[in-house]
Amino acid sequence: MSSKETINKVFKAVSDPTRREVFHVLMAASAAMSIAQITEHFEISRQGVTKHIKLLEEAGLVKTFEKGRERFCESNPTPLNEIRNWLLVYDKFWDDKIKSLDKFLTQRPKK
Amino acid sequence: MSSKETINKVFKAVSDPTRREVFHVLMAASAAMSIAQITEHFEISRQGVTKHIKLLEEAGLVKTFEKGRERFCESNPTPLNEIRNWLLVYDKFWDDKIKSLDKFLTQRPKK
DNA sequence: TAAATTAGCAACCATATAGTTGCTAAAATC
DNA sequence: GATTTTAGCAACTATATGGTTGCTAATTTA
Repeated sequence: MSSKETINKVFKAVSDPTRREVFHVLMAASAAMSIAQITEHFEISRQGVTKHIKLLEEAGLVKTFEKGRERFCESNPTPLNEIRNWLLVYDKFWDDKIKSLDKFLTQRPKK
Repeated sequence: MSSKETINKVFKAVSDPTRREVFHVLMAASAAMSIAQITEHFEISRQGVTKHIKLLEEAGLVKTFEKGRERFCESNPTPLNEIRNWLLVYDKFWDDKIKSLDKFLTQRPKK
């Protein structure tokens, strides 16, 4: 599940400002929203929104279901953990550097 | 400093897998690396690497300095905080949903 | 001083991206 | 049953992206 492809898709999904805003609108919404409802929040066309939804969906950040002629979209923040984990690696690097500095300082002969 | 432009650049810098790897190599390095040294780690041309460095630099994730005919690159993880802060917003959303669920459950008349 | 190394600049290429418009199909409403 | 609404599909456009090659300039090294 958490493959190299997945993380690429999540980063890609989130790299576009409009797409981040679409995601935000869905996160802030109290219920699932149709494509038309989402489009109301933006200046771009419905087709434009649909394309963004598709990319977000591929990253797993949005789930959709059909109901009659409408398609409803819900946000799913779980894949953001891919990004969190990616960041963690660099926290670790940071810690290691602090530690090795600390080691260096404490093991230095006193005076 | 922490403008809308900045966060766009950081997300963009980090959205490409090769660029994430360049950043990673620099983070893992114990000293600053020249363009040629970085290129050794990749299958792409020096010019390709230079382009990636430029984007990383614009995002502030890489700092460079010249020394003779060489240019040295160092990673700077600080702008990653832009991403951390962006993620925090959705932790908050998450918390709020848990809280309102909790509120709903505890305020429900007992039996 | 001549040769080799390091890197910048510019032009180019193929593909991806963000967006559009036009048309069609299926539900919902009148 | 006719009309409106909602959305998908396809084609198109402009620009950005990731990559290349060729050439030039500057610094090192021999």
